Amino acid sequence: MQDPEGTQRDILEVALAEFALNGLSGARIDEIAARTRASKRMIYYYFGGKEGLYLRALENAYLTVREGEAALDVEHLPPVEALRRLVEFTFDHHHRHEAFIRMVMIENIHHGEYLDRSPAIREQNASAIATISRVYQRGVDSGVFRPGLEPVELHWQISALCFFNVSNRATFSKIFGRNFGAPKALAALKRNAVEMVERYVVRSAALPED
Amino acid sequence: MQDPEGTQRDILEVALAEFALNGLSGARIDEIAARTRASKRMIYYYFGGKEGLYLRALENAYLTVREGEAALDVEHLPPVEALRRLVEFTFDHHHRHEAFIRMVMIENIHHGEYLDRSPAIREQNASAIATISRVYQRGVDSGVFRPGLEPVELHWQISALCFFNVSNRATFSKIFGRNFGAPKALAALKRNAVEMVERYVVRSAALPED
DNA sequence: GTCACAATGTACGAAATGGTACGTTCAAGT
DNA sequence: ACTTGAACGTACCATTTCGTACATTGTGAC
Repeated sequence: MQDPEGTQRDILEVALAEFALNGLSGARIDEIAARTRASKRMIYYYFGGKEGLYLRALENAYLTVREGEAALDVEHLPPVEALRRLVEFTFDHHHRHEAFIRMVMIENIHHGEYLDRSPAIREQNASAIATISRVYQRGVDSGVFRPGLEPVELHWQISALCFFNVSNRATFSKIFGRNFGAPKALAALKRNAVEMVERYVVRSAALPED
Repeated sequence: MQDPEGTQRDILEVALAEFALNGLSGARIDEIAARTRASKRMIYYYFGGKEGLYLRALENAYLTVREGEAALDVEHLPPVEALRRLVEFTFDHHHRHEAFIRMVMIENIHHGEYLDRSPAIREQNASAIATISRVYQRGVDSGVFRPGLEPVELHWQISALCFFNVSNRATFSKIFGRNFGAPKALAALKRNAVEMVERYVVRSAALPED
């Protein structure tokens, strides 16, 4: 029985895992083909070649993750709560999508040249900024957030704190002889990230005493 | 004229550049050999093979960067100033050593398995923590820093803010259509990082109004 | 039913690439 | 000067790995 869409999905899934694990040059087409229900022939049939497959896997990873992010709704929460929720969610979300994180790492190793070739990816990224912008604006309006901060830069900081966590866990853990992936350590890092962002954004006058 | 040490240094330098650019599997031994004053034969003579060379290049990158860090002296500064200086330095240092950052990224892609094989690297990393520990302790003692924070976790946060900056510049810039590597953007991100750490560590009562 | 075309399987080719065999030169010790 | 072992050059090999040629099967339109 033939099933074009199913075959493509199957290939893409396997490809994502393989590329995320080994990188573009480290991944093996034959290996991907072997793990697939389909054959190597099909990879070339549908995706043209290794780079085409990588690009599609990358696009797919971005799409999936962005979709997940869109599910978050913080509009109904008061600003401080909303911000906290946003950071917590980002932290957990990154943690849940390790393959995506690794794809982004790999893509950065390649200086983002494949991202360049994909208009699809660049389009749907304004929404992340839009969310944080609204939360921030509400906080400033209500007087709990200090004014003058750039939403994009805020997004950057949050991303940094959450991304690093997944991306550099291996080396960090080995160097300091401590497993930063353990549930307890993870919880601490999450708390820290939330607190850090909060203290950065909330007016010092509105901060809790310590 | 023969020059064993020189040859090895030469090879290592080229290898670092090549590995940092293309990753372990992406790097080409022939390419490295071609860029070297030596020949491919020498690579195998001195380093055993591709993995051996990668490991040595990684070790070397860590060594160089840690040496540079050791040059920083913040003991004579008051705590808040010292902390600021530490973050600023880390930020700049990471920025100056992009090849090192990329090696760490690559090593994380490999789950730190080569770092594992190198006792040399793990040894000299306690010093970074020692420095920040002393600064933090002084700050707590003098009453400007809030107590109860973990130096290792603090180091983690600082690293995250500074590392991400170099590691994810490419994708971030392309997605938001803005060059985060430009001097102005860089200065802003640095200021943000410093401020973020400061507000995280300094007691809220001692924070400037905003 | 059969025609046209999409979907798939198999086997193979060609180049890239890590690694080595073999031979040569240089420098230091005696 | 001669010996010995380290330092180095050249050419080559074996394998891996991306990619393709060729053949075949399924399927919807008429």
